[in-house]
Amino acid sequence: MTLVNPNPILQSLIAEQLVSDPASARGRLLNEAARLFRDKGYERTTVRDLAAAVGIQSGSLFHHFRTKEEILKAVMVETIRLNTALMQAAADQFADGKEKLRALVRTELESINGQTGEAMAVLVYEWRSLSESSRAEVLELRDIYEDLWLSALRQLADAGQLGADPFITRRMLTGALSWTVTWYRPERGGLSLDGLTDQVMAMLGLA
Amino acid sequence: MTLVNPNPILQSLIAEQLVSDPASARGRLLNEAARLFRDKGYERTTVRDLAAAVGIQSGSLFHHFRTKEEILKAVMVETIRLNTALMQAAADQFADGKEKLRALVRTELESINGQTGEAMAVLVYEWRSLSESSRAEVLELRDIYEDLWLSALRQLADAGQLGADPFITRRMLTGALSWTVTWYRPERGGLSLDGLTDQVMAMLGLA
DNA sequence: CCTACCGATCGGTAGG
DNA sequence: CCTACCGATCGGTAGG
Repeated sequence: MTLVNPNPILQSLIAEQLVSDPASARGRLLNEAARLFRDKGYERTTVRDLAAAVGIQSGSLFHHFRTKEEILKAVMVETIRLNTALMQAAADQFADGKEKLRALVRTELESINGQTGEAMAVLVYEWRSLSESSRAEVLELRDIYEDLWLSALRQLADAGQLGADPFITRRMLTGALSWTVTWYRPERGGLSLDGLTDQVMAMLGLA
Repeated sequence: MTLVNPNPILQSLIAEQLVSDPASARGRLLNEAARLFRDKGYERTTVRDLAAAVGIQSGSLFHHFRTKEEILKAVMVETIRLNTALMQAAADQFADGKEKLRALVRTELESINGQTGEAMAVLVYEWRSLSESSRAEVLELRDIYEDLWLSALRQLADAGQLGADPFITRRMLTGALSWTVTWYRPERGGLSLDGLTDQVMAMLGLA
């Protein structure tokens, strides 16, 4: 099951200049940065690592970005823009609260572990590496993203289908889903993304 | 509700030399290190930060530890030893699976957010900062800790009370509970530790 | 536990 | 986008 084809969504975001074209120099750098930040962490990733990943010299990075932290911010901003659009599209496919939540869980799991986005985990784990001034900007975008979750969870709560408070449930899910990046290895066989989504829903008593 | 008084447990671990006396130079350093690693992260914490926190010069640190990473390892080892003992004591108070799980959740939440231990979050979030050779040692201790969880979760699963797979459920809980360190602020009023525990149980359909 | 210091590496710059 | 390089800071050491 693929709920949403990310490509047309990505294309329209690129057209609106909300997300960098992955084929552009900036886009390639941000994608490599996302991968490195996710795998090694922001602090452990050096500007020389970043430059090497796209095949340029470290000094040349600063033609595109003024600071290393600006790269982190750009990764976060573009990641959340893309994922908000993907989540919106996923949720819009369903009216039923349970199905809506399932679509959100599945889409976030895909963003955290998959190729598309690839940096949802960065957004969660590298928050404290972001400067105070950058945080405000990312927080605004994040609120829109979180509202998608909260409205689905509130819908379920109003229908008496949710065991715990919607806000708390979302926070628990943020931790639980992002943590999958440390252990979920679909390529080793075992649980598929749909199977993992089923487990999350079953855990919430929404199987 | 306080399930377990940690003091006698801590005292006996100190007596067995499994955990450093918090009054000793080593113990004070490890406690400060745990706090700094939790708040700023291992990479962002410098040996000068660590030294300043206990009021010595940075060079003097290396009289107690050969490397900075050895400090991280010691924090992790002692934290997991203490918390395994606390979790064991908490679980042993109950025979019923649901009550056992509740005691585990509550104790882990206290370790992550409270004063006792204070470094459970370090164990979760700084894993990749640990050297390959240190990991093996910590992993062995971690397996014992995880077995406490798995036996309680299996007990519930066998009784048909658990929605999802015990292993998956534990992994979800690891992420969900450790993530509370980023948002749970009991001192600002609102949810108590017991209230938060209730929410976790309710989320799992075990209210 | 301190003083004094090290080599390496870091993020970032200047000029082309 | 490269070459050449910087000041600052890092983890860690030597000798007392």
